[in-house]
Amino acid sequence: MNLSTSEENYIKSIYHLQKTAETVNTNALAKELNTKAASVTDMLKKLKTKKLIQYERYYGFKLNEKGTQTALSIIRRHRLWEFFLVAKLGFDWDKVHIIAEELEHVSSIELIKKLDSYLGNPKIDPHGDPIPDVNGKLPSIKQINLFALPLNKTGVVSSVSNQSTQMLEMLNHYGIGIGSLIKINKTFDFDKSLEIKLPKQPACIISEQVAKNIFVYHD
Amino acid sequence: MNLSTSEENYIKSIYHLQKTAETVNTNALAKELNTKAASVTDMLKKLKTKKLIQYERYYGFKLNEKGTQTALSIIRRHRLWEFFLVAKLGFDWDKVHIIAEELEHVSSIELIKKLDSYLGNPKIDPHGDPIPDVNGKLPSIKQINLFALPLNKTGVVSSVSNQSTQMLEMLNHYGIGIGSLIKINKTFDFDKSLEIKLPKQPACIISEQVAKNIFVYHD
DNA sequence: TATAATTTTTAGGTTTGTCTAAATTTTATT
DNA sequence: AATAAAATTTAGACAAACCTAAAAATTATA
Repeated sequence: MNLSTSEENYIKSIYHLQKTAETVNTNALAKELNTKAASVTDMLKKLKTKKLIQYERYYGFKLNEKGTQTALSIIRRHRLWEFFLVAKLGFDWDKVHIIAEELEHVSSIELIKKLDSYLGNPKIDPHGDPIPDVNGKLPSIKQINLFALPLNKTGVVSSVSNQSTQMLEMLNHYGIGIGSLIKINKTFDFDKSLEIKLPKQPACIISEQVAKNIFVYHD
Repeated sequence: MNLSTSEENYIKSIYHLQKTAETVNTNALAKELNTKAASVTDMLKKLKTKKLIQYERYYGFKLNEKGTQTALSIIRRHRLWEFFLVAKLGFDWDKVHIIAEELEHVSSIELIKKLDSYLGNPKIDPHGDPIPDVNGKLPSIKQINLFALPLNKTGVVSSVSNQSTQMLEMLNHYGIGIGSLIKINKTFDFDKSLEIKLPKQPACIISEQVAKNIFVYHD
């Protein structure tokens, strides 16, 4: 099925709105897409004829199976590109969303397949969101406190609860960012500090306080 | 200046047609873009009001300075993406054009800047075409026969004149492809064969016949 | 439950980029 | 130079995606 950029954006937005509401309404979608309710109605009719949504005049709508799979494949493309922009091109993770919004509409299947394996089949994007696999399945990944990561198990930094400048400056100093691979070498019972290790960097020690602000994914 | 995908495609096609003809005509452009002459005329009016072309009703048209710079920046994006697809994602060089046609319209300047430096500021794309720099200047690179490459000077494989399966199979065996770095260690006067060296590979010997089919860039 | 408020849809228009068919203009030919 | 051929442009339409304003349906409230 060949979809326009606009159709893809509608599908994606419906998917996101559905996460918090069983059925979506026209005004909410219009707001999400920075457009008007009338435009939404027009598009809903089109998406219905393309059998991507379930839609009853005046009674909300939702993605059907086909629509959901379509949404997941768009989200997959978006998140893989975000990962690429941060991991390979060195963008800050908070600057990549807009660019990925454009890249996600490039439709070659082969491209995404090769990009995925080039990036090492990542499971999590730079914002800490899971990347759907080729079959549209979301990986089930548990997010835990770095402090709770078992010794010598590798975790992927997913988020940082304290976003103060001081904290970010410190993380920057240690080379820790979203997506960083992190391992605990040793714990010190005396003050509960941790010796951690990141790839291509010397081991370093962080306090319990810092560790508790860092969240990681591990499987 | 923010241009639509369609406008960018027109600019790019005019640029390419101008390489072989001083002034371009409507039918040729229509053919190049797989569209109709009437559509071309419509777009020419628009490009004229945007001051990208010089255009006189019934008397052909051509890019002005602004239009030429615009074309070069689109071509720069296209060729950088082609380089990326081949060098990083492992696409065959003859499969990347269509995908790059889509990627080239993603407009972030920062993206192209970072992509360029990530790729190592390449000067030549996988088809052997020069990549315009940030200022729209085409690098001046001479393409010569591998047979004419001076001893111990490194050349970059730019094209292969004989595209037979047998030839490609042989090049593949030697690990020679578009973009390969190649150096001549020694020439044998007896049969004019050459001992060549590629990075990370043992030296090998190729015949005069093979060498004359390979073209390289060197500065 | 009747009426008010809200939500959604319809009706009719706009812009971009395309098209066909007809009308112009230029170029080629006799 | 007149006419035929070719190229180009105009005129008028169409589809996609958007808009405003008005109408219709649903939901909330007095």
